[in-house]
Parts: sequence; structure tokens; C-alpha cells
Amino acid sequence: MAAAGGNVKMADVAKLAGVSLTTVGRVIHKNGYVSEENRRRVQDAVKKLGYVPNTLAQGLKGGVAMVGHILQFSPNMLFAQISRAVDQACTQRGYSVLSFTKYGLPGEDDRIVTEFIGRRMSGVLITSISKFDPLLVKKLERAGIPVVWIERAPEHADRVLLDDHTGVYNAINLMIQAGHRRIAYIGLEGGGQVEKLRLQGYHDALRENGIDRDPALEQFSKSYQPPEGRGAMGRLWEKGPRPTAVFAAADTLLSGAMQYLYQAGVRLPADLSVMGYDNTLSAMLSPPVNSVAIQAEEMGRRAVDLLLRRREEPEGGPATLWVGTELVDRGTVVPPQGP
Amino acid sequence: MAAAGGNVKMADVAKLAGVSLTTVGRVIHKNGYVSEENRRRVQDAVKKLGYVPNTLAQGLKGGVAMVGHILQFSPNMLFAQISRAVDQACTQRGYSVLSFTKYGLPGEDDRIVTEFIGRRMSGVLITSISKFDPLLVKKLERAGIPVVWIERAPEHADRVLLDDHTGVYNAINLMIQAGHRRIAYIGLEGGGQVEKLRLQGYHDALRENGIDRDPALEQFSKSYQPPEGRGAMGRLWEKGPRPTAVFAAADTLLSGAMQYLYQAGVRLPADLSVMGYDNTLSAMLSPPVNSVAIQAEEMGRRAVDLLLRRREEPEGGPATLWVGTELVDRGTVVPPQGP
DNA sequence: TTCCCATGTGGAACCGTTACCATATTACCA
DNA sequence: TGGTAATATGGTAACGGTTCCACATGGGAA
Repeated sequence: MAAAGGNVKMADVAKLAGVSLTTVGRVIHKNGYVSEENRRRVQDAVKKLGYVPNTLAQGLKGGVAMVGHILQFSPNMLFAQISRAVDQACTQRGYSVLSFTKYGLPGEDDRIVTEFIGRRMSGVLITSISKFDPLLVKKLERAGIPVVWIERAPEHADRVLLDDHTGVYNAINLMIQAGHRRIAYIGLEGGGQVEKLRLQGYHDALRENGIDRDPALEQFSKSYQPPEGRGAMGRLWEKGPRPTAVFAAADTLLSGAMQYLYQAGVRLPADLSVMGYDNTLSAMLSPPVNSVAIQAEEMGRRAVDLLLRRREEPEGGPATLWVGTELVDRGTVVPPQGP
Repeated sequence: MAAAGGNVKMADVAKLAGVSLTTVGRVIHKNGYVSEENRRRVQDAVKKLGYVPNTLAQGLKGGVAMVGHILQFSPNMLFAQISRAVDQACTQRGYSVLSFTKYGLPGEDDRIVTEFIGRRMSGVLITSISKFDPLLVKKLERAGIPVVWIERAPEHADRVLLDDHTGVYNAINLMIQAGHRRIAYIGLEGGGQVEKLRLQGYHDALRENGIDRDPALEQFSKSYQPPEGRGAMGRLWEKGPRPTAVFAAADTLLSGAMQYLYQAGVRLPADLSVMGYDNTLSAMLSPPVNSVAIQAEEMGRRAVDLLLRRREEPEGGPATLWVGTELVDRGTVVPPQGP
């Protein structure tokens, strides 16, 4: 019937309705004066032709409501969660999201930034990446595009971070309150601010409860992958005095640790209390284990809000917002066995 | 120094370099004749001003290389994998990806389609959704935007599906070859084509090996969530002659099943052979279990290629491409114990 | 009656880039 | 010496919308 396959434009609507472009614009944007008669004619024409305004043309004047999102490549579900949260927050505020995943290929960062500037994005979020070519970030900001970092970030930047210190602190405290004194920690070797915060939470919880640190109980892995957790657990279990509780700074590490324990015939939580972090896998392990959940939705919401706020008032020192965590108890922290 | 915060445009470059817009365009696109002298001046001006062409303005003529991606909301990592694969495939071909996740909110589909038409997208991919308002799909196609479905799809549409039948068939065969005859199947109740294919693979493998089906060994769940798998495993284990091997049509279901088995003290694989499907969790469970991996990269690649091909030649009947699977053996299928 | 304002409509410039056409200048060959 | 091609450059319509300005009406207040 009507409307060939091609692209319907405003002029087509105007012609069919027998009015000017201006009138069509007024009907679509519901502003200005339009007679009831013409309004109807235009609406009919729009429907009949399946007209949808060309966003590109609209954006030529004043730009388009679109937020860029740079993500670290990672198989971890945590990033998928944050990504989704950002997505929802943007959508709710009427912004679309253009995502780019960083795989670590050469020239990648440059390509992403060029793409964002070229599209005159409203703002850019950077998730779980603490190092992104500072020159390129400068380039974004010079082009008037605000940047907000999520979960990991350099100093002196607008950022939304996770209160990992308190998260781990509370987890360890739960174990201490259950009566544990020999609590092992499995975490990432070296690592950045995030890893330091988590370890610090462990140390502070011990110290405040008058428990001496035992270096033998701190095992560090090369990555967050399960086999690394398995190895770390092996080292903990094979030599001398064994812990009565194990905390892993990521669920993936704990999953590996539990593979070792399964093979060793250690029953959970009867023989050993365990707890993970980030709550991405914990509900799927055998048994389901305690963990600390990230408030991803809140991170997303606050990051987007900060970004949009910066658009309006670019001044003021960089803001750091801290988002809390939530302890999820699945009963894998119980009082220790007798000695 | 130079370049105020605002938006630098071609005219600014032209003015600084002392040439016309046309010459700037020629330098940027490396076509036409430009003197060495002018080329240098323009390149210097571009660099000094940090000029990046406005994609919106470019797109006004001829459209922008951008692919839309509609995803089903799901915590399952499988979709994250496919999403990433699509992402990579598009990027490699010079297309950006604009993703929208379907959460099931009212008016959502309409919003997404309008957004895509408004942006004059090059094409749209729909992943893991078998039902999307057909009127809206029509609307996309009427606007000249090709659509390709991934993983799930209606009949008579361009689509890239997973050969679930062979995937499950091979998995069950592995169990049979190990000597199992009482093989249980845990799958989704009802379900769509995908679920039917998987169950069919199970049935066909049994039949071709002369093993009678036993309805008591087929347990169906309301969803793919772990608790459902746990319940299904409970029903299998508590009554009637127990299976010697269990296949779950999704890793999440198997993870739940394994929680039951853990609690029941059943050792794997000594007491029971197990195998999952989709390979999203299997490497993280205790013990790591056999599963069937999805070739996500290939799905993404072929879907994007099909989409771009359709852009050039819209004619021809709808194509259905099947992507294979890969059996991942982690040693959890072993010969059954004596009776 | 005159003036003003609410109502209703259309024309045209502009957003930033590209594509096409027009115009020089120089060089080479017949 | 004129003709043609290669080299080099600029002007100017599109592209599809938005926005502002101009121009009609008609009714009510001064």
C-alpha cells in the first residue's frame, strides 16, 4: 500500500497532510499552536507513512542524548551486572548507551575516543579500568565530554567506587563473631586500589579484634581465575596449622578453592567455614556460600547522575562517591570445630 | 592554548589552514588532488584543533555504519558471551553496536524499534528472543532495516541457530559409550524450539542405541535457575531406580543438581556421572564437569555477515544457519559402578 | 474605532559534512 | 599552436530537522 520501503521524511508527511514542515514539527513536538483539524491530519499521515524523525538530523543541532560506556573485557559476571545497571539508569533518563569493550588491542583506545567525540556524546563512563590513556581522556574533556569512572579509577577524577574495605571488614567480622581466629585470606597478588582496600579490610578486622596476622594465612594468586584459587587453597591446606575459616576476595577464587576442598574431602561448612566476595557465583556453588553483594544498580544510577550533573556544572573539584555492599548469608560461616 | 572547549568543525580547520572546506575534506578522506603544502597545513590544523568529524552530519547523507542489538535480559553468561561475540564481529567490520536489553517493561519494544529507525541503523540483531512484536519487525523491514535472529527465532526469518540437537546427542552418546543405560535428563518444562531440540537429541541418542525411554528419568523445571535443578535432582534421587548418569540441559540447572548431590553425600563422578550444557559454569563447579560449549564467536560472525549480506541483496528466501557445538570433557563421565 | 494579544500558519536560515560542478594552472603531445 | 589530460582548488547545493521571524486572522479591551 502506501509508503515505499525507503526513508520517509518530514516533507513526505507535510505533503500528505497538506501542511508546512513547521506545522508537522509542531504536532510532533507538541508545542506551538495547531488547529485540531491539522493536528489530526498530521497524526494520520505520520501513522500511515510510518514516519520516525531522523535522529541524526535532529542531533546536528544541539547533539544527541547518548552516553558512551567503556568496559574492560572480562568473563566476570560482575561487569555484566554493572553494565546492565548503567544501561538501565541511562535508559530511565532518556539516554541511549553506546558500549565499547576494551580487549587490549593496539589503537583501541584511540578508536573508541574518536568514535565518541565524532558522535558528540553527552558523556562517557569508564568501568573497571584504572588506566586509560590520560591524553585521550584529556581529549574527551577538551571536546566538552565529561567522564566518570566506575569501580576502578585514577586519583583526581569523578568516580563511583565500591566500599570494598567495609565489605571485607564486615565479612571477616562475621567470621570472628562466629568464633574463628585462624581466618585465611585468598586475594590477588599485587593488584590496584581495589585489591588493597579488600586486604586492608581483612587486616583491620583482625587488628580491631586483637588477632595477630599470620602471613601463612594470606595467599595471593596471579589472577581471579578458579585454578588460581584452587592452588591457593592447596597451599593453605597442605602445610601447617590449618585455618578454620577461609575468605576469598572474589567468588571465582572461592570456586577454585572449593574444587580443591571437594577433592580433599573437606565438608563445608562442617569442617571449614568459607565466604566469597562479589556474589556472582556463590549461589551456584555446592554448597551455596556466603558472599558480599555489590549494589550494582546504585553504582549505575549514581554514576549516570554524576555524569549528567557534570554536564551542567563542569566546575568544582573531582567527586568520589562510595557505594556500599551487602552481606549475603547462606550459612557457610559456623562456629569452628574443636581443636 | 588553542581550541576553546567547544566543538571544532571543519570550517575552523579550513580557516586555520587557509584553505576551503573541500580541500579539508579531501585531506581527511585521502581522495582527490591536494598539494603537499596544503595537505600538511590541513593535517597540522586538524591536530592542533583536535578536530574529529561529526558523525551525525556525515550520516545525514547515506547513513551511519551502526548495528542495533536487542538482547533478552538474563543473568545467564551465555548471552554475555554471544553479546560480546556480536560486538567483536561488528567492530571488525567497522560497525558500531547499539544495544538494548529487553526487561519486559511495557512499551519497550516500541521504544527500541523507534530508536533504531530514527538512527537509520544498518541492521538489527535479535538475540535469544523468539517473540518480538511482529508488527514492529515489519516496521523495521519497511524502513529498509534488515533483521537477523540469533539463538532463538520465529520461522521464516533470517536466523543463526545453535545445533542443540547434535550437541545433546553427542553428550548422551558419550555417556552411553561409557556404559551407561540409565541416563537422566533435566530440562526446561514446555519451552520453545531450543528446548525441544535438546530433548530430541536425548531421545534420539537413546533410541539409536536401543535404550528404552523411562519417563521417570526425565525431569522438567520451571526455569533454568539453580534451585529448580536442585529440586529436579531431588525427585530423581529420592524415588525409584536411580540413574547412573545425569545430563542437564543447562549448566545452571546442573549447578543446582550438584547442590543436592553435595548435600546427599553423592561423590562425583565416582557415584554418578554428570554433564551439563552451555559451558558457562561447568569450569567453576566442584568438581569441574563435562559440558557442551557454544561457539559464540562463530554465531556472532555469521549473524553479522548474514545481516550485511541482506543489506546488499534483500531478496531470496529467509536463511537459517546452524552453528555447531563442542564437547568439553573434564572427566565427569566415567563407567557406571556395579549394580 | 483602534490597538493588542491569543491563535494559527508558512518561509527560510542554519546545523556540519559530502558530492558534484566549475575553474585554474601546468605539462605534454600531435 | 592548439588541444587534451593531469593536477589543484573552491563554490554550492543537498541531507532532514529545528528555530526564529513574518504574517495572517479574530475577539475583546480601551
